[in-house]
Amino acid sequence: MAESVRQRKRQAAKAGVTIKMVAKEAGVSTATVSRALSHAGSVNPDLEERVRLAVTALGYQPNAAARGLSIGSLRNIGIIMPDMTNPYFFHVVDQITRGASEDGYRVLLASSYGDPDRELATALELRPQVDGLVLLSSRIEASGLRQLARTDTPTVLVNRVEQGVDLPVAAVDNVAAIMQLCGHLLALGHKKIVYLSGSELSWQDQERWKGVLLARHMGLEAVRVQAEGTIESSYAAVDRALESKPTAIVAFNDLAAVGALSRLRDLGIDVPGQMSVTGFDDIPLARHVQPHLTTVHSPTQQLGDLAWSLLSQRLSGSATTEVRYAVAELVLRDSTAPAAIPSVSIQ
Amino acid sequence: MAESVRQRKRQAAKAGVTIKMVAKEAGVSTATVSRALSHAGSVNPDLEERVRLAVTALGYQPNAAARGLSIGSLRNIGIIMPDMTNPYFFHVVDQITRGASEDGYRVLLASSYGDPDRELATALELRPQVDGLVLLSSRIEASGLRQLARTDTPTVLVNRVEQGVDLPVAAVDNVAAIMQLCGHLLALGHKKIVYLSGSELSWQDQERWKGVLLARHMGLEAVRVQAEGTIESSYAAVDRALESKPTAIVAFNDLAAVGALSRLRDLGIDVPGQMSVTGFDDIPLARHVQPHLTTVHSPTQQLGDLAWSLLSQRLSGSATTEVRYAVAELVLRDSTAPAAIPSVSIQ
DNA sequence: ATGAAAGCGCTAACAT
DNA sequence: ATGTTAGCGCTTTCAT
Repeated sequence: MAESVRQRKRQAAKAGVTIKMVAKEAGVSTATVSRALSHAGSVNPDLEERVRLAVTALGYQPNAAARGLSIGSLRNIGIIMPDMTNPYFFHVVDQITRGASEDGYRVLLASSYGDPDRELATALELRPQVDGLVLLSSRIEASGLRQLARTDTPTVLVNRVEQGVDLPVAAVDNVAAIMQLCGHLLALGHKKIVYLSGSELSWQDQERWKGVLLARHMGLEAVRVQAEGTIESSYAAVDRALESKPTAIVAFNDLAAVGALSRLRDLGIDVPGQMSVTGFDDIPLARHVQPHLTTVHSPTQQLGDLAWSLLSQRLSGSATTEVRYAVAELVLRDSTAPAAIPSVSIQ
Repeated sequence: MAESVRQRKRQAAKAGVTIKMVAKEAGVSTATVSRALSHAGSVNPDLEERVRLAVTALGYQPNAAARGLSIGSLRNIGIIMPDMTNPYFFHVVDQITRGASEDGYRVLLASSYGDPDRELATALELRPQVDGLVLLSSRIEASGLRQLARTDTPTVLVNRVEQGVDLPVAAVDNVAAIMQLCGHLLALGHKKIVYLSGSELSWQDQERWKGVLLARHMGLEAVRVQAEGTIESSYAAVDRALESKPTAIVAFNDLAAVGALSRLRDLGIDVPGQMSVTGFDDIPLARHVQPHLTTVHSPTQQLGDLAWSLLSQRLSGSATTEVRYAVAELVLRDSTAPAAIPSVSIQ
């Protein structure tokens, strides 16, 4: 009994103003209301006005589900990110959202919390309610990506390029950027660095490490120390990094660099006097930490625009699978300097 | 012609596997498929298995729009935030999202870009496709809020309490927190401070300034200097702040404090030796800037949980309009110290 | 230019 | 326990 009452209530609550009521109020057919509202077909100015009046009088708002069912699209896109706490992603999300809403799409946001399987599951789940999907720094394994590529849901990758996966991507050239960074360090006389990594599941981490490895051919000795690309994990990893007595630390991203900076300060190690530190991303904060961070500018805005334009294309039927690169450039600031003669030790 | 072809294509593209096809494949009725899938009503284990098989064989995924139309809900909630670049908001969004997805809701995200009118418009637009709405640090004026309260869309406010508005809210007690902060400063001998503000449209800014004004009664001289609660705007506002020769700067939030710290450093003013600085929010970064920031811990996780539980309640029919406060507490770190004897000047 | 009506794919009575 | 069927609210032919 209480059950049935609640049920009836819910039903009632959601029974809003329908197009039928507007039609009646305006003394026209539902077809005319629909046409008047969507500016499709032509409708007599008089009637159009009457419809407008009825709409405002009744406070009519079209039912999204009904419209979606009828036209075969909810006009939503989904964005999946690995981590909701990194400002970098949000700048990209922000930019994609601007593009999407200009074109009349809403954004469904989900996080995979760094778990590849969960990410794939989320992508699959989201499919029925979105027209398109953008995956930020996806960690889904290649086979999963291929599976997604086979579905009819337009999907674009941001900062992940995978051989043999038929998906458009917007990315930054991590390898080239890191090599530039290493070149800069070499020029300053650094011979031994440690790469303070991000998550091993991250494509960007693999690429950046690849860049470091290539720089080895240029005479740079490099050790990889594992962290997670967060302030805290990097803070904690610094002590391990120091064990190999580097003169510079190349951090996976700016957040990692901030963590490293913080730990080095606590240890009384001067940056850049005794140790150089670099970041990646160039988040707004980078120029305001002390010392101002030498980093790579990864253009979130451009990346977001690229992602949206790629998705737009797909949405309108074109099936390009291009990889578009945004230009990342070195930003030299104060956290790098000539290598200290003897490397420091905390022991 | 090209038009009609495209049209037909679109139609075809979206025509996925329907429940009807599954029913046929499994040799049962659509009702049985529906029941088997939703675990409602009882269905013979054999048939259930056959349905499962058919579903995987065909790769069936229910059409969200059709389901939404039928049950009267798309099971989406909307979150509107003023600014996509402040990590603080995203921690709250993250937490709300966890709660929502546990209960089977997806999250539609939108930004008002700080514009109150746009925010109201967005809220209204979102209504037809969401079951509920949460407004983060809403800047909608009171009348607009009242308008939203009258609609049948459950709505909760985070960090905004407005007299006479019938909406549940989850908030932090800004006034009390700021007064504590001022008490701390007074105890350190500070007599003259400047409040480096956030946007005047922000309720939180008004509250925090209110707190500062109350502290005046405790003998604290305070001047308000306008900024926007961002690193850059606060960086730029510091010079104006110094004109009134304060011994401490109370910044609207941590980002503002970081901007202030950065400018002070550039000016060669030592913090906390010559100038104390405080923030608000306690974002992860706060403990890692130099000097470690004295701030107010505003518990994003608790706030997010509160918001979701408030919305859940509303979603399930209850109509409470409670204001739930999350506890904000002072975090004393290294950016505050006893007042410098003479106030500094940059001239 | 306008209206009548047939779906869109699903759920939930209602029968059986 | 299972099937039949009537909607849900909108768009879009198809007639007129």
